[in-house]
Amino acid sequence: MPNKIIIISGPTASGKTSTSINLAKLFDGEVVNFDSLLFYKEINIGTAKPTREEQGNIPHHLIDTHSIFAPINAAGFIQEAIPVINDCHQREKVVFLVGGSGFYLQAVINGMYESVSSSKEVLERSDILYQNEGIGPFREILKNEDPDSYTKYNENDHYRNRRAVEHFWMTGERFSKSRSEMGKKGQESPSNKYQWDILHLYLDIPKEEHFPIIQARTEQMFSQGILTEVKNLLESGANGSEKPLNSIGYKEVIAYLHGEFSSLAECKERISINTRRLAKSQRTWFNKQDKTCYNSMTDLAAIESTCRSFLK
RNA sequence: GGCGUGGUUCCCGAGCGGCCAAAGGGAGCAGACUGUAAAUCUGCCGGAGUAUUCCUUCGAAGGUUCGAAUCCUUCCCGCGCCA
Repeated sequence: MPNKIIIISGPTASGKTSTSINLAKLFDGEVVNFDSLLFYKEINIGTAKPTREEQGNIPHHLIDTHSIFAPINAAGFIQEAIPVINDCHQREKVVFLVGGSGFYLQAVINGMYESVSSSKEVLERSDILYQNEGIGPFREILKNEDPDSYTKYNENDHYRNRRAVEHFWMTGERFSKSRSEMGKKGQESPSNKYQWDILHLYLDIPKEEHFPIIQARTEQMFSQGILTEVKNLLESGANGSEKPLNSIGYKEVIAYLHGEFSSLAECKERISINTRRLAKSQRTWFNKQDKTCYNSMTDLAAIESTCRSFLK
């Protein structure tokens, strides 16, 4: 059997987890996560991470593999995901790549530009410059050294402007050069390199039906004790600035504990709103991807038969 | 009952004679995205039109004025204090 990968993507709370577990059981598969927050072992309730029982006896990879105190990024994800995927294939398992972080999915499948993570020194230099003088000097550097990036990025997009400058500091090359050379220079995408045969199933639910599901999930987070989870985290060394805690559910609960909401209801409302917005931006991302779309509530049989013919 | 204060576009809220379809924020809609991506950023946001433009709107009804969300009168409603 060639290296089969079934991607299960879709917005948050669209039924990816349960669908993938069912399919993995049916087709002797293993799940590889590409959700940017399920990597972290300390955060469970707010990420709707499947419990051990829910995972059944399906091996789940790249879940609970990292600490919020040492977060990873898309590049780190690729490094870890590829060997895991290859290993599954070696054992003749179907890989179910499951998640909602389109950027991470794109990274494993297509690879990333030639670049490096910023070193501690460069990050420090960048931070100091930014704190003292704002984004101005970064824009100036790009204007002179990397005009393509300068025009491509909005001046308010501090993150991307700084990143392009940091890349330049790290490599002495224009970031836009990496972008335009993507795919050249013998740089091969993982999917080609490892000859993956990919089926992309995109799960979604009509918006009007999705909103109540999101709201119910928010309520569920609280009944499952996200307040306690966050309090415990804050008591055991987290200060709230950790990258994974700046995510939906956690940032609002932290704000609530700091008295920044006038009521718990308001905090919950904020979480639901932010989750809806997340779902929207996930939809926008996946819009342009090649995929087959299904409604996870109603199309189970079709999903199954699509998988079956793909795996034949 | 008296005095005071306020009613602004989906919500909060600025405006207090022309430069007002009305600041700002929220929500909503659309989009971008390559080592933070559940992050970060962009555009639209009364209606019609590609657009100069036109139409409807600032509690209600009248009035003053070349011109009113802004001034006056009455009425309706909210809030505060006194009785």
